[in-house]
Amino acid sequence: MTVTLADVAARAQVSPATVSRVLNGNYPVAAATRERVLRAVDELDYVLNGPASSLAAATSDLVGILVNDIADPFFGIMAGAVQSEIGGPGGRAGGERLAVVCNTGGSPERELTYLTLLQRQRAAAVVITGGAIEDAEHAAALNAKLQRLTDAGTRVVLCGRPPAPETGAVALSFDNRGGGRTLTQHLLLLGHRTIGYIAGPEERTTTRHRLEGHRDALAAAGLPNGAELTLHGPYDRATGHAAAVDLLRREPALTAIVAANDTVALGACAALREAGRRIPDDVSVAGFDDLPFSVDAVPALTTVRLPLAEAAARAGRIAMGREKEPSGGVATIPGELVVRGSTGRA
Amino acid sequence: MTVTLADVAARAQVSPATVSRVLNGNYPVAAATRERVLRAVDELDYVLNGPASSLAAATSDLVGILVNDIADPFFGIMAGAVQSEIGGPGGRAGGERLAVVCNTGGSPERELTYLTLLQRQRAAAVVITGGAIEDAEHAAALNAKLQRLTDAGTRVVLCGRPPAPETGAVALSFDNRGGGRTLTQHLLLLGHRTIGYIAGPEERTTTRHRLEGHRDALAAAGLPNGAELTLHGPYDRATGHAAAVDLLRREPALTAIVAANDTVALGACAALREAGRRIPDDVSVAGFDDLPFSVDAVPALTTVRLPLAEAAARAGRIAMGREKEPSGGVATIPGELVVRGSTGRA
DNA sequence: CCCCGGATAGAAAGCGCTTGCTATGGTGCT
DNA sequence: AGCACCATAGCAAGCGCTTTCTATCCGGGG
Repeated sequence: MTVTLADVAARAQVSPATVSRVLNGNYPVAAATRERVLRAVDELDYVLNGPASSLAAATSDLVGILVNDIADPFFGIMAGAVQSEIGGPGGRAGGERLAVVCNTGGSPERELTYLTLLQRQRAAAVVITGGAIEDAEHAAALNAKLQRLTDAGTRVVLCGRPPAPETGAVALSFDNRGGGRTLTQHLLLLGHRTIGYIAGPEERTTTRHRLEGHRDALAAAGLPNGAELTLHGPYDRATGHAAAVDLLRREPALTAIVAANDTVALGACAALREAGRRIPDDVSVAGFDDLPFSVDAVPALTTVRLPLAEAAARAGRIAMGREKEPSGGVATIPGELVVRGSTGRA
Repeated sequence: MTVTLADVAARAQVSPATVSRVLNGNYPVAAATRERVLRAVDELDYVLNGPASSLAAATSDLVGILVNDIADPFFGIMAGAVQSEIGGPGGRAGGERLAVVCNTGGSPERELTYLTLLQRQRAAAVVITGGAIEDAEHAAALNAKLQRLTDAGTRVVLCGRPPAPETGAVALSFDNRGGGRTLTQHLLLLGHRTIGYIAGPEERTTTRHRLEGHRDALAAAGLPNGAELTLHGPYDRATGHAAAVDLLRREPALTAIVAANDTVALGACAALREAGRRIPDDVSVAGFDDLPFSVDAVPALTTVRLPLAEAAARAGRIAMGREKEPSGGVATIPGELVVRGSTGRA
């Protein structure tokens, strides 16, 4: 029915072994023979059987990319960058690899399940993006899984997530804490003293680090940590909108709002506008990440730029073994304060 | 080294066949035996070898999703919706499937290469999103490939792309032409007569259909087709910005701009603002797609909403055989005009 | 009391490919 | 000429799993 290696071999009058070697190109084959084989492949429209090949060779060309939400540009950008580096079609690298983008929805269970699925497929490498969940039990299970993956020869790179010590996984972390601190310092410098903070989902490292940075800055200025002006929620526009409304109710005198990320900040801006507050004249707003649409917001959003594409590309190269891993297997990538129109003097 | 089925069998004191049956659950196994097997699986931390399994069973649980640009929310939303339906971890369906999101970058070659890769993996199904390229040669090659995939039992669903007749692929198309017509009609109704049009990349069905809709509306109103006020470019903000600048130079008196999609529209808005034109007082702007950020733009964007998530979810269900395909294998999904603040009277 | 059939479990034959080892010619040296 | 050696090509043994066919054990009906 379907064409197999043996069919090609028969047609080219060589042994299956030779066909395999032509296709894999890792063994000397006379030019004339190669020619003949390739012609046969073409004539028969032969397509290699991936599973059979992976089974025999005990490796596969699948690379997993775990993201929290593929519909969120934050992850989309990273996924795209990883993929462009792993040498899929059109990538700059050699062999053709298939990127498997897995949407965990931020759920720890799915994260684990996907890793098992990738382990099952004997994935060549795995890149995990996004912050980790701060739950000891899950962390232990995850680390055990990472350990098993690296033991089995799968390269694991964490991108935008804290290191997982002793697991053999390389980590490229964003300096969320430093970014958060810088951002709030900027606001303090503008004279703001009553600052609302819309944090991300609880129990996530990213959320905690950004919030800690915020409080570091507050503390350094001798201000209270503003816990009563801190709200939590998912990284979406609705959260920003609802939280801003709430914040305004709790503290009508606030002059600035820091959001967990740009999407949330935009939601907050909408709520402020609806409440009749001008930005930044009445209330300053700041985001985080510098997603592509942030520069086009009105007013343009002050934020902390994270080099998502660069970091993810680097993660991809490390996963492919095309770039040496950072010393200690861990690197911290700084964010950069980008001041635009959404923040002004208090 | 690694644990195999045979190891589990030995430990559970049964044959490998029995273990396989317990794991696949498609053959009666006594409860006590199953128990014993599952315990052994657990104790040994056994993970099925995917390639071996796929080889023996001649099927795999991979599902391919082809997108033009994973960093673009338009595709991210569709990819996420498909994935949630194919029954990956957390999905509502049964067996665990791995979604493979492939980034073609809009390149025909990569599209073909990815399809070959998926064919190689014996993918269970493939969902292809985004418009097609209008090149006879490529179309022929693509159709041949689709044909081969469906012949091999891979279900193929096109989502947001015109049908590929005779290939066995199901198509869920967006009514881009109708949407484009409605949008321009709206502008005409507001009294606009000089309308700039920033179209998508040339040679793509989506671009052509939206543009045709625009011209349909113009023609119906007895107006010239405005070819000299039509510019082409990729679906990104830079295109919108540059094109708007250009349009303003060519025709300072224009009162409206229709953009190929919302991202482009936002870029155009930025350019207009920089040029000192107020929206919509001086110039009205309209987009297409109704991406999540469009409602938060200032002013909020008038656009044509495409039910991306719904359509993609349906495509996913059809790909999984959980929903019957539309009659004739083709369905057209309408867009919906959403009037917001960015358009007003001329 | 024996035979038949349902319910389980096992044996074994692949699935299509890779790769270590072996076989076979030529080549270049001595 | 004779021999050692490369360069190629083929053989054949798996890789770990699925699945068909067969074997076994039981209980019940004749």
